[in-house]
Amino acid sequence: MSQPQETSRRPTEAELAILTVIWDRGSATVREVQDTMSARQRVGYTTVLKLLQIMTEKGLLLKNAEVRPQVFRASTPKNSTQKLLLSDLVDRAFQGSPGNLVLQALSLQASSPDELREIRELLDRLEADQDPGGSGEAL
Amino acid sequence: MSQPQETSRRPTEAELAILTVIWDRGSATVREVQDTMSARQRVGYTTVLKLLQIMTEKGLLLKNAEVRPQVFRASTPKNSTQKLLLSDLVDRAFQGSPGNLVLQALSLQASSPDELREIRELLDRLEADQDPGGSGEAL
DNA sequence: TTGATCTGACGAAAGTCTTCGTATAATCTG
DNA sequence: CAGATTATACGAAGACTTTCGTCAGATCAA
Repeated sequence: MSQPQETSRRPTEAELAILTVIWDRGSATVREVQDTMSARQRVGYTTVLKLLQIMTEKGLLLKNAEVRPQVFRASTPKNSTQKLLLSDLVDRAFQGSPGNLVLQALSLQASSPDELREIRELLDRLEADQDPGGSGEAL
Repeated sequence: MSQPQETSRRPTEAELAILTVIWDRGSATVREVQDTMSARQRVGYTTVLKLLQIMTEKGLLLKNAEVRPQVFRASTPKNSTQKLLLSDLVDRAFQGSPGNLVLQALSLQASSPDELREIRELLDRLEADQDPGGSGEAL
């Protein structure tokens, strides 16, 4: 009677590949997505089209059919989807502990100095928020 | 002629659920895995058995059939598999930038103070390695 | 306008993943 | 040992994902 999860459905492998293309361009036609993807993998036009249609049905994409050819864009900001994927992975493979995941990710390979600085700044903000004076409380 | 990827195959959803159980216990019988998983999801005994058999075939698990009932354990340390999953996700959804992923993960939800401190220490080490005052470095 | 080309919708095949029924073997209990 | 219980193997159904062929409609160019 209702979809498994109308909201917050994790995109599949192929769907994610398409999302990254669309995130890069902001929006894209079938042809544009297919051209971009063809640089990496062999993939047919109708395959891409079908995927775009399914993703639109699922609510992952929005379609503008006023223009020809029609253009697709993501219904959800990149950040949100990335966070969805991360919290999913945290739950499924990191015992629900994001810190655990972060530690592994940091030792994956060198991040750029800029990124490291950014991470450190975020860390400062988090600690300030979390321990604003010394007394402890929980959520 | 050869499997798609004899090594470094990302475990599927169900396989990962089983791995987390086995990681927790070190090793486990079919019954033990099934009991543990049943607390979360309804899952049949033969379903778990089949999964364990497939995972053993794939090389994800090792089976000791000397003892009865036979016991399974992971063929690969938890860390390695977690890193595999992470670098996979980095490639597929974070433009190959782990720093990007880390930033999102940190803002996911509060990590514990202990974890934050640990992350900061790792950060210190990484920056020291990466920019060791201007002169060259080696591994 | 009309033939060539591009676009869009759709169904279904092929592949993968998950689940479980059924049959057989091993182990336990009395 | 015999019956009951537990463990193992295996095949196959069902669900989901990915891919593409085919047809019809739209657009373009001469």
